Formats: sequence, C-alpha cells, structure tokens
Amino acid sequence: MSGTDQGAFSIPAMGRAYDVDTIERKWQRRWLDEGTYEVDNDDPRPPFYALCMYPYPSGSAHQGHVRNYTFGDLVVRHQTMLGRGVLSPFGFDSFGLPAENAAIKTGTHPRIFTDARIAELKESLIRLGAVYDWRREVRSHDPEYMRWTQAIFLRLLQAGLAYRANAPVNWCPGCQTVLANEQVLADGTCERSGDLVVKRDLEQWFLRITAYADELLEALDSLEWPERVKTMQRNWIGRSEGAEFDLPVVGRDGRDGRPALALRVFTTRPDTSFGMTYAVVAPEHPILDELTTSDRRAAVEELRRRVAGETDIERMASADGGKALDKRGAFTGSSVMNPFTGEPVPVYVADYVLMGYGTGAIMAVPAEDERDWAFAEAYGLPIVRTVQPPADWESLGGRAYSGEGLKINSGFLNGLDVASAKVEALAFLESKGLGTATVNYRLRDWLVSRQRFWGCPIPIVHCPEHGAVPVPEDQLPVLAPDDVEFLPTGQSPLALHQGFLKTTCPIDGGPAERETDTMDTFVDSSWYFLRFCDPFSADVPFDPAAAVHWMPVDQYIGGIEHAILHLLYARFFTRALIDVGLAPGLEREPFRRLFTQGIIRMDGTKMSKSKGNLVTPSRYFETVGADGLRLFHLFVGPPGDSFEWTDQTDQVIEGCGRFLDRIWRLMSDDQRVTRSGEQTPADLAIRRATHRAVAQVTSDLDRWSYNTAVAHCMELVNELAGYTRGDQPPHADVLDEAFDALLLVMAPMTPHVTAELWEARHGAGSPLHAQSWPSFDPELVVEETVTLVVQVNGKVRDRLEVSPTITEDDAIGLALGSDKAREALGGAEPTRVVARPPRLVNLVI
RNA sequence: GCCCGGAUGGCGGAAUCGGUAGACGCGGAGGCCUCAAAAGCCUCUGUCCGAAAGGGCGUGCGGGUUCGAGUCCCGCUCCGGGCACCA
Repeated sequence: MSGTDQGAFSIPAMGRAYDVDTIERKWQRRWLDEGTYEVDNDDPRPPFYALCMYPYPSGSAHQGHVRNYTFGDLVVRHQTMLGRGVLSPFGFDSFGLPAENAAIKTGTHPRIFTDARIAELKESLIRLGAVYDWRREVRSHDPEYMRWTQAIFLRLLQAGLAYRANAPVNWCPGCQTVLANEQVLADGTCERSGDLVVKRDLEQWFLRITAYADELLEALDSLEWPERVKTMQRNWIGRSEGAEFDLPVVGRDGRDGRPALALRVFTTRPDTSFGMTYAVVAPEHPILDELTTSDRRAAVEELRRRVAGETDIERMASADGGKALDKRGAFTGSSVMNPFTGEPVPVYVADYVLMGYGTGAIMAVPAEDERDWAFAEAYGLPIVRTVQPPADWESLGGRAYSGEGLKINSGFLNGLDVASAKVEALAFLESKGLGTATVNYRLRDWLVSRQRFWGCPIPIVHCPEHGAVPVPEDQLPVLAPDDVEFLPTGQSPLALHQGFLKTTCPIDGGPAERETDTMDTFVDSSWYFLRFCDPFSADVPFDPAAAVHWMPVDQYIGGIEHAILHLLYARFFTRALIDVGLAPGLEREPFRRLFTQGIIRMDGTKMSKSKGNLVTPSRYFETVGADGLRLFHLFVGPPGDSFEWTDQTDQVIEGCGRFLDRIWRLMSDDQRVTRSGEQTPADLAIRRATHRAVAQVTSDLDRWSYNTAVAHCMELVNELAGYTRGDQPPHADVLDEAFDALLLVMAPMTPHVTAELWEARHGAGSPLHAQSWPSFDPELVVEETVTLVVQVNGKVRDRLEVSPTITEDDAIGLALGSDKAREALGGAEPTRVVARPPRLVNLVI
C-alpha cells in the first residue's frame, strides 16, 4: 500500500480513460484512515448486521473470495446508504490443517505461516475495496479468542452438553486425526484429504448436538434461507417417527412369565408387524453373544470379524456392488416371538443393520422393505404381504411394496389404511407393555476432539485420582508451547512435549497430564459472529447486550459447501450458549437470511487452489481495477448460480472496464456545451430514463438481481451517450440529475470510480459514501408511450404507440383500425376480442 | 434408487403477475475517425425463404389447459447438486 500515490503525475494504464490504480488506492486509503465503515455499539441508526463467512486464510484472495466479498461489500454499502448502522466485521478461521502440514514440510511454525497468509489476504481485500470495521477483527488462533473458545467448552461441559466417551470413530489416515460424521463424504472418504476413512475405537470428546435435534429441525421453517440448504439440513437431521418394542427370545422365559431376554427393535412401520418373518441384529450388537447358539458360533464370529475389518464403503457394497448376498448375514440359532402373530421367527445377524441407528436391531418385513426382501430371497425366508399392492404390481415385476394400500394378512389391522394401522399397532404394543412410540434421528453427537497441534487445546487435565478435570477459568487460555518439533509421525507434537503434557491436578495438586487433543476448527467458527458484536470485552466472551443489539445476522453470505457443517453447528452453538447462560435474551437463530453464492468453475471443475486452476484477481486490479473486476462478478450472471471461467471471460471483464471508461469520459468532458431554461421532450425522456433506472436498480438490489442492476445502469449510460451528442446541447439540470443518480446507484457496486467522479462534481466536503440512496418520482417512471401489440389469433400483427392510460374501448378501436390487423383478419369479423390495455389487444376469429 | 435445481441466439444471460421472446454484455459484420494503426464512436447481428416489402419457424422433447405458454399442468430426455443399507 505504499509508493503508489503519485497523484496528478500518474498515467492511465494502457487504453484506460482514467488512472485506475491511483484512484482506487486513494479511496481505499481514505476509507481506512477515516474509519468510514467502523460502527460503534451505541450507533443510533437502526442496526444491520452484514456478514460473509470468515475465511480460512490461504494467502492472496482468489476469485471465489472476490465474488463473495463483492456481494458482501455491496450489501454493506447499500444498507449504509439506506440509513442503517451497518456492522461489517471481518476475521479469519485461522486454525487448520494446511498450516500444520506446511510446518511439517518446512519447519516453519504454523503461527508464522498463518499470520503471513492473513496479512496477504487482508491486503488483497483492502485492494478489492471491501470495507470492514477492522477494529473488530477476530482470529481463531488469537489467545484472547482461544481463551473464550475454551471457556465456552467448559461451560458446555458443566451443563452436560460436552462429554467424553469411547466410541467407534472415523479415523482419517491422511489427516492423522478423527473426523466428525459431517466431514466424511458419502463414499466413505475424508472431505479434506480424500483418504478412505477407517473405524477406530477411541476415547473422544463430543458435543451433545442431538439434544437440539428437534429444535434445529423445526426452526428451519422460519428461516429465510435457500430451500435447498434447509432441505439438506432436514435430511441430515433425519427425524423419523416410529415404534420401539421388545421381541421376547424364545426359550428364555424368566420368572412371572416375563421374558428373561428380549430383543428391542425400532421400526417406522409398526403396521407391517404381521409380516415380520425374521429379525436382524447388527454385528456389533451386545446381545449377539447371548443369542448365538454353539452350533452357529463359528459362522457368526466369521461374519463379525469380517465386518469389523471393513470400511463403511466396503460394508455398504450390496449384491450388485459385488458382494454375494448370502455372505451378508448368518443365522444366530435363536428365535424371537412376533408379538402380533404369536409365532416364533429366526434371528439373523447381518451387515445391513447398523448399531448406530435405532436399537441396532430390526424386525424384518421383506414384503414392505426392499433390503429385507433381498435378504429374505437370498436366505430362503418367507415373504408375507401386509399391504395390498396395486393390481398390476407383481405383473410389472414389483417386489417389496412400501406405498399406500389396505392392510391384509394382518389380523386386527386388516382393512385399515397404513396410517390408521400404525396408530392401532402402536396402541396394541403400548397396551401390552411391549413398546412405545419413539422418534429417531440420523444426527449424531458432534465429535470435536482432533489429534492435531494447530487447533484450540481442549482445556482439560487428566488426573489419576479425579479423572478429566477442567482447567480453572483463571488459568485460561491453555496455549500450545512454541518449542515443538513438527515431524511427519502422525503424532501430535503436544503429546510428545513433556513441558506441556506434565502438569498438576487442579483439585489435589498431584501429578497429572494435560489433554493433548485440540478442538475441531468448526468449534471456533460456531461463535465468531457473536464475538464480532463485542470483540473488546476481556471478562466475558461477548457482552450479551451487544449481541442482542446486533444479532441475528441480517444477511449472511457464504458458500453452499457449508450448508450442513458450519451452519448446523453454529445454529446449535447459539442455542447452547443461550441455554448455559452466556447469551441471555439472544434470538435462538443466528442467521436470519442466508445467501449462498455460486461457485466458479473452470474446465468443468471448481476453481480452487487444490485443483491448481486459479486465475488470480491481482492481474485485473492492474488493468480494469477492483471496480472493473467487481462489476464483472456482479454482471456475469445471477449471484446464486455458478459460472464457468472460459477463454471469453477476459473479454467480458475487459468490457466491464470499458463501461467504466465510458462513464468516466461521459462525465469528465470539459468541452461540453450545455443549455438551461425550457425543457424539451428529449430532455424529459432522459429524466424518465434516469428515474426508471433508479427504480429498477433499487428493486434489483432488493432481490439480489445484481446482473440486471448492472444492465440497467448500462442502459442509462447508452441513453445518456445518445443524449449528449444529440442535435442540441444537453440541458444542464437534466444531465446533472442523471449523472448524480447514476453515481449514487452504482456506488455500492463500483465504489472507487464513482467516489472520484462524485468528488469532482461536488467537492471533497460531501463524499459519495456519505450520501443517501436516491429516490425516484413514480410519475416519471411510467413510460410516456407504450407499445400496444395487436394480435390476430394470438399472433403479433401490428405494434402501435399509445398512451399508457389508454382506455379499453380506444385500444380496441385502434386495433380494429389497424391495416395490418385487417389484412390478417382477411375481411372476417372477430368473434372475440381480448383487450389488456395498454399492452395488448387480441382479435380472435 | 430417492430428493432438489436447471435446459432460452455463436457465448454469458434478460423477460418480476400467463400478454411484444432474446434486455444488457461478449463475440461477429460493416462504417466513421486516421497517412496508417490502436483507442474511441456509429449501424446491423435468433433462424429460414426473399432483391425488398414481407412472411414461415423458434425458449431440451411429446402432449394438455388457455384468446394467448419460456412462464401453468401431465409424461419424458439430458445436465448439475444433495442424500443414499438410517429400518
């Protein structure tokens, strides 16, 4: 940011009408120095919180950043012009694996690596002209921020929302750490490294997000979010209503006629219970040992061993995926009683039943479940339909039928539809004391511990006497030591650092060891938007009053890739913080409106550093400037759609620069002769075009239609270009009004060049960024004349210029009088006339 | 397999409530300016027939509703995304 302020001596870049670089840097400097977009918590204007998802600092901004922050900056400047006190903070999600991997490779400490990249990214954001209240900057790895991340963790622990448990977890060999379920892709690979994730049994820390499953699901309805994001969250939470009930194990009668052993199953279809012809337990189910008879033990053990050694993806490979169906399960030797029929059915163990969902055991109803059908076929088990399928179901090759229909073969349920049969079946189970209605979720608790160095340490001490003991709050933050070696061993350096590891128990002062796991970086990003409201407090994570003032975020902007992970965690965290008393009075949803911008593709795949197909923004700063590049991103298409970066893209960007040049020349023509006095129809036409442009851009910005907003500005410029080279000189007042309006509506899009032109017109005393959004005169927005389309049988035959207030009768009269229409009618009389004045008359014969 | 999006000129896209399809830009053609070029400015540019006037066709495909459909309904095709043994 130095050595470029050459002022009047500077020369425009090749072919440019103005000195892009000098002008842009001048304004960027000014916004920073004057703190133009800093906002205090007691600002009297109505609050507006605009936020872009804080980024992982990966160095200079790439096109994805430019796109994201162009939209965000437009919102900030637009809302400011609308009179809001806009909170526009910025920060960095600065913990994460790339820095640690770089440390292993180069020996540089992750903090040095990270701080350097933050500096680069910050500089390129400033060069883009994106404005923030930098006083509020937050970095995840800042000890002040870590202190509160840790304090919050301890509060959650205290409230029972954090806990430690041994569980089969997802281990990524590439990242050398465990992953949350959300970080494992559908094909069983790690979302970061792409390595195949394996299961390991480990002691890990969890956050109890499942306690909020219902609320997180139901509250989605009230959010102004893209429907597709809400659908993804609904699916992820995966609520399903059903019943849980016991199947008594045959031959294990206890006292009083109660079974000594029972298998508890979960089903969403209790109505199909009469069709249960076998039951299945998961290979990991603890009851399996008891169920397995000695003659079946070898087969059961073999299956169990095989499944234990498999990855999720191998386990999921079904019959057509290569695995023979008859290898998928084994008979346990035991039977359970179907309480509906009173008949015993065999119990199998099979890999298609998962221990982690429901009760880990199912009643199998092959007739109404495709998976059970396939298994029953392979093992020769009976299939009994309990819902009458459509007449042609079987003749069309239909197998399991899970649709609507009337109950058959189902005793007291016969003749009922599915819904009422569910109710009756449940009533039966409850009256017999066998089971209850239950709700199951796909959502699991959030595994937050990571075996990595570059994250926020979990503030726990392990004492041989007292177990896991929280580090007292006045000793926070727990910081990782700097004198560590980064070795590619897969071991966290923390676990090897005796100085860090060895400590004393906060309770008895005896020797103890520190927890060496760090937190998932999604913990850091789950509350940064709250810290932004009040990053100054030293005794609380944030002042609740400040949070209540700014929250919820009025407009959140980010990538669709966070549809589940970050957005779900942050919704959970906000609620948890309220419930543990850290944010009294706060609204429970953090992000009122969400916008997800489209990704940039190149050669068919996402443009990204890891794909190595970046087109860096810096080269465009030198040619068309930040304004030109911003204008391109706004203009290229709907902000929510992805677009393909092609060979033609440079030409479109160049076109955007050309458009700004045109405005510059239009407004800085000091040879221009103008006139005053009486206004002509041509003058009025320009006034109308001006007011219409303001009206259109106002509405375009409201509905995120930035591409048409730019188009409407271009239309006005085209009009003005014609006007200024017309037969007579332009009217000074008309031109002034048009120029000012254009600069005002373009100010949020291309802030530098508009600020410079505004300053030339109005002096340095009333800068553009201090102006209000322009209004328009609705009477001038209405067209002077409109085109009346005359159709014959729905085909356009003539176009007539008419007054916009033309009556229906006059419109019909004109249409019937049209030569072209009469010709098309061929002498016939219309049998019907549809008139929609002033736009259309349709003559029907 | 299931659930969401989407498909409009050579290209990106516009058409906000069922009423002029193709705004705006890119690319292309021609012209002005110039010794010449660059830059800039102007005109044209969906497609077919036609010298023109004019006309036919046209929003992925096939039907339907309507005076009128890019827009609504039914059935497909292709592309993109999400989910996928969740009982």
